[in-house]
Amino acid sequence: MRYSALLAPTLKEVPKEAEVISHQLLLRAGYMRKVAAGIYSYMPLGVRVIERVKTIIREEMTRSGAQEVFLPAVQPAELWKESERWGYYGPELLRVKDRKGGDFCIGPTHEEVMTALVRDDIKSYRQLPLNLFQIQTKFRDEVRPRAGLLRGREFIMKDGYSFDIDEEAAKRTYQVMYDAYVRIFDRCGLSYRPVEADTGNIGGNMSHEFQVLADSGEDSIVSCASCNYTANVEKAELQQADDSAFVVPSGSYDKRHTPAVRTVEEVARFLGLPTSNIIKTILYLADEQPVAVLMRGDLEVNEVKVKAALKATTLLLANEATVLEITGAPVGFAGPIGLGCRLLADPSVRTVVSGAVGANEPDHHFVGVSIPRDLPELTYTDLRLAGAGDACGRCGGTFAFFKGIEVGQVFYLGTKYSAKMKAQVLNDKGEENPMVMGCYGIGVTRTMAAAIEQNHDKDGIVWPMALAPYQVIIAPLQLHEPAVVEEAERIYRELTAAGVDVIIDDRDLRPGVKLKDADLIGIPLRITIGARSLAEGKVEFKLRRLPEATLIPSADIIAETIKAIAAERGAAAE
RNA sequence: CGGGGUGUAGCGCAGCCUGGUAGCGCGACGGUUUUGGGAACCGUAAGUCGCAGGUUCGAAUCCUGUCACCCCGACCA
Repeated sequence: MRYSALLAPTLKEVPKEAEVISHQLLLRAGYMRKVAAGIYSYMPLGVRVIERVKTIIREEMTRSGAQEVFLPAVQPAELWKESERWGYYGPELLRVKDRKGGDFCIGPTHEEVMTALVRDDIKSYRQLPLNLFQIQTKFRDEVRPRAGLLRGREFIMKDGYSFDIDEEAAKRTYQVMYDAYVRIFDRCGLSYRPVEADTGNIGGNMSHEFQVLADSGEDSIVSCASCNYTANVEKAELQQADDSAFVVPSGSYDKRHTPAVRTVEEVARFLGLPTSNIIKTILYLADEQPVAVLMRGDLEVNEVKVKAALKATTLLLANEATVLEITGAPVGFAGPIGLGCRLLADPSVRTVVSGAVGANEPDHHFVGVSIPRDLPELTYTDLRLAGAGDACGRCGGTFAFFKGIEVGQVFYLGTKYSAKMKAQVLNDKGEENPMVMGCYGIGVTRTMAAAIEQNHDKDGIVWPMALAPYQVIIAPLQLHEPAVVEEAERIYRELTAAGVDVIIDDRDLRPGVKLKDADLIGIPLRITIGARSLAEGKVEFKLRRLPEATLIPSADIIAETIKAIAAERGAAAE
C-alpha cells in the first residue's frame, strides 16, 4: 500500500468527544469516524484490523468444527414473540415497521433466527452435532453508549450457536468452544482471563467471559491467588465465616430519634457505631414485587446474586415513592422489623450484635438489634459483592481484584430456546426432544478497542503483530534523494513479494510528520531510510513497542524483517 | 431515566456577561525556501454561529422551546 493513496487522516489534537484512550486513538489515527452516538464508520485501517480479528476467529472456529453462515440483520417480530423476548427485551431492541406495518427489529443477537433456521432443517439426531457461527453487525439501543467501540450501539460480533443431542454432548461442545476462544485471544496477542460469569436470566450454571485486563474496563473480576478461581464479581462465590458458635444475645432493641440521619455513614456517626454495626435495608422491585435486602453496613449488595436468589427477571432499586409506600418513611429509615414485604438476608448480618436498623418511621432507627433474635424465621443467602481481600469461596484464599473488558462469552444454554421454539430432533429411540444449545459471542470491534487499551503509549497505538493493519511501514525520509527513494522502493517490492503486509510512506512530507504518523497508527515494524545512514549502506530498523532502533545493512533488511515478524508473532503467543 | 456539561470552518477553541459587518491555532489548497521527530514565510478557500420561534432598528450574543453530542449515575443477552 502507498500511504499517499490511503484514506487515514490523522489528527494532532484529541477530539473532545473521546475520553478513553482507544476511542481517542482510533479517531486520531484515522481508523474510524463517528456518525451518531455509538455508531461509527470504519476507514481502511480500521477495516484491516477488523478483518484480522475476523480471520483469526474464522480459522479457529472452523478448526473447531463450526461452520459459517450469514443471518439477516433485520428480523421479523414473530420469531421474537415465539421466544417471548419481543415482550421483555425492552427498549434496547430497536423495533422498526416495514411499509405494510409489519413489526421487525434490528438484531441485537441471533438466537431466534438461528434456532428457526436449524429447527426447519434438522430433524434427526444423526444430523447432530451442529455448530454454526456468523460475523454480523448487531444493534443494541444502549441507554448510554460510551467509550467509543467499548460500548457502541452498532457493533460487529461473531456469534455462534451449537446444537447437540443431549446435555453431555452440549457440554463437550462448550469445552471445545472455550478452547477455541483461548486460542483466538492468544493469537490476538491480548492479555486476558477467562472468568466464571453469571448466567443472567438464561439459567443454567455454565458461562465464561473472556476479559481483557484493562483499568478502563467496566467489569470487575476477582481472582484467587491460591486456587486460581477467577470470576466476575457478579458471580464470585465468597467464603462465609463460620458462625456456628455464635451465641444469639438476649435482651431487646430500642427506638432512637435520629433526625435526618439517612445514610449508613450518617447513622454510624450519629450513633457512634462502626458501619459494620449498621444493617442496611435496601428495597427493590423484583418483577414488580417489593423485596428488602439486608446487608451489613460496610458491605455491598450484589444485585446479580439478589436476582438469582429470587429467580427474578427484572430487579430495580425501588424509587422514593415506592420506599415511602412500603415503609411509611422516606428513604433512609427502612428496616426489617415490622416490614410488610419479603426479606432476603445476607449471612453477614447474622452475627451483628447490637445492630442499628431503620424503624420504618421518619427520623427513627432501632438500636440493639440482633437479626436472629428479632427475626428468627429469616433464612440467609449470599448476596454480597466480592472485592479485593475477600476470602475465596472455593478454597478460602484471598481474592485479588481486576478491571476487565468483556470481549467474549461462552454460554451453555440448555433448551431455553429450543423448547420454546420447538427445535426438536428424534433420538435413536424415535423420541422427540429439544436440542441442547450453547451460544458463543465475540465482540469483534470491541476486541479491536480492547487491544488498543492494552497496547498504546504516549505516541499512539502499538499493535500486536497479529492485529496490525500492516506489519511493516517503510519511511523514506528524503524523497528528493533518488538513492533513498530507490532503496525504499526496492525494500517495498521485495517485502511485498515475500507476502509481507507493508505500507510505504511515499508522501512528500517532512521526516517528523512521517515518523509521528507511523507511531500514531501503530505499525509494529518500521524501516526508516535516511540519506545519511544509507550512504553507509544501512537502514534503520525499529520495533514500535521498543524505544531503541538499530542500524542494519540494507542488504540484510528483507531477511531481518521476515525474522522479526515471526518473532513478534511468537511473542504474542506466549 | 436522574445529575453535570458542550454545540461557532475538517479538528481544537475565543467571541456571548455588556447586542452593532464572525475571529485565532492546527489542518486543506497554491507558491518559495526547507528535509531524521508534527518546518518558515507569502497567498487562497472554507462557517445558514445545532435547529425553531420570540424580543430588538439590529441577535453567535438576550428570552422560550427543541434537537444532537459528551461525562457521572441508574441500566446492560
